Amino acid sequence: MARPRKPLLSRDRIVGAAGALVDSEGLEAVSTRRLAAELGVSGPSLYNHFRTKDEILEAVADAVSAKVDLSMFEEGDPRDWREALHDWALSYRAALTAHPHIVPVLARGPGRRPAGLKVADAVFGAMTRAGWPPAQATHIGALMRYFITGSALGSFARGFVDDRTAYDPADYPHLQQAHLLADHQEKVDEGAFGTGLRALLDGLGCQYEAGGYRKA
Amino acid sequence: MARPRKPLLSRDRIVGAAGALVDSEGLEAVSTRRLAAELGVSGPSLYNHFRTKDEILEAVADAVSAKVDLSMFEEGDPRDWREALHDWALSYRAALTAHPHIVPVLARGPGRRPAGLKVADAVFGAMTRAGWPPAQATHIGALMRYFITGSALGSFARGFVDDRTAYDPADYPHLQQAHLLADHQEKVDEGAFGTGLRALLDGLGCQYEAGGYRKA
DNA sequence: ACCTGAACACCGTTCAAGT
DNA sequence: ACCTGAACACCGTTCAAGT
Repeated sequence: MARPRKPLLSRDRIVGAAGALVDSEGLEAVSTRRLAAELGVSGPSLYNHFRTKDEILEAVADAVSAKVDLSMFEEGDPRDWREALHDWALSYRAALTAHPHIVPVLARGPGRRPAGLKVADAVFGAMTRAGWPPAQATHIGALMRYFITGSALGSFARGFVDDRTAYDPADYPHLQQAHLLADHQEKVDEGAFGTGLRALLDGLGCQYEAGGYRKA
Repeated sequence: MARPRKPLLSRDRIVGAAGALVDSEGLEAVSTRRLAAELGVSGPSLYNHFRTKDEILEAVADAVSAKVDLSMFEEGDPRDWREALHDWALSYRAALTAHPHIVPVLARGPGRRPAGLKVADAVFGAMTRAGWPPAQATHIGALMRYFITGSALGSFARGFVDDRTAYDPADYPHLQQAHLLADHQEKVDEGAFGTGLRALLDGLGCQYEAGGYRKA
């Protein structure tokens, strides 16, 4: 075939196919050969559009970050910082749980991914505008990311095996219901996320008032 | 060589070498061939002691979990649940940051790893004894894990590239100091962890009191 | 510029063969 | 029981060759 008159591939087509493959079969299913086959092309062709396989996965991750709602952090938005953080966290978590297999890539940090940086920028900007000192605003961006990516990465409930015999009462006296966790996984993880988010925001509220911070 | 009179390998030796390799060169450096070479043995030999490479990594992860201090959750310990949770979180985080490369494996959940299950058991037992209803105790175990593994996995500061030109002021007006984050990485991550942990515990304290819970 | 097949240096795992 | 080498079916990436 050699070079076609119209390019067979584009960065967007590659990212789209890679994302679909990640979603349907997981990160380990993505090999350059497999992905190329999915696109009707031979393996090395991908290297005309991306320098490495990792760059492709970074682009898939960034596409997920781009879906996070940031409107609550805009200058004119009426929500106060607590409410904005709350709504953003829900949107962020929803984006991640819709594409759980790419979360390990996202959890590495924003790196050079534009949408990842946009998120960090929006949070930091909104927190400083709300009166938080820069160091505290940085901490808030970090700790919210810890909590959100941590919750999306290690679904707590899915982390327990669905097998009664794994939990010997002599060894784990308090885990005798653990094998049931996998069943109502979603409810447990959502409940824990909600409880944690509320605690986090309540606690930050205390620190905000104790510090005497207020809107500039 | 064939079968030696004294076994060349043992599960412990394999786990030790794998852990050392993970710590020094990262997860991707661990291949069965490379690990076997490190042990002076041929690749397939490992399969006499572990069923898969993943089982070896699970064992490495469990060795790290085993280092987490759980004494604060023992029945006789004088610490109240808030203080116990606090001290445990610090010990957990210290164990993870000492072996950052294995965290992605740990973050998948306890699975069948004995030390991982011991941790979950201890937290759940202590929270129910403190008066939390079972569902809430489960949530607390989950959300603490989200926060702790999230913080160890995606070092926030290391997540930003150390390159001024990556942060165009037009795109990211609030990230003009971001390239400095990598420098005082440890301080930022520790600060954010401390801020988040305090907020989490303060917030949980509010919920505890609002719920009217108390020690059985 | 953009695709191809061949090639390089790897993988995890299985298995028959050795003692 | 516990090690070996050979083999299978894969990897990511490079590169010369084609148009």
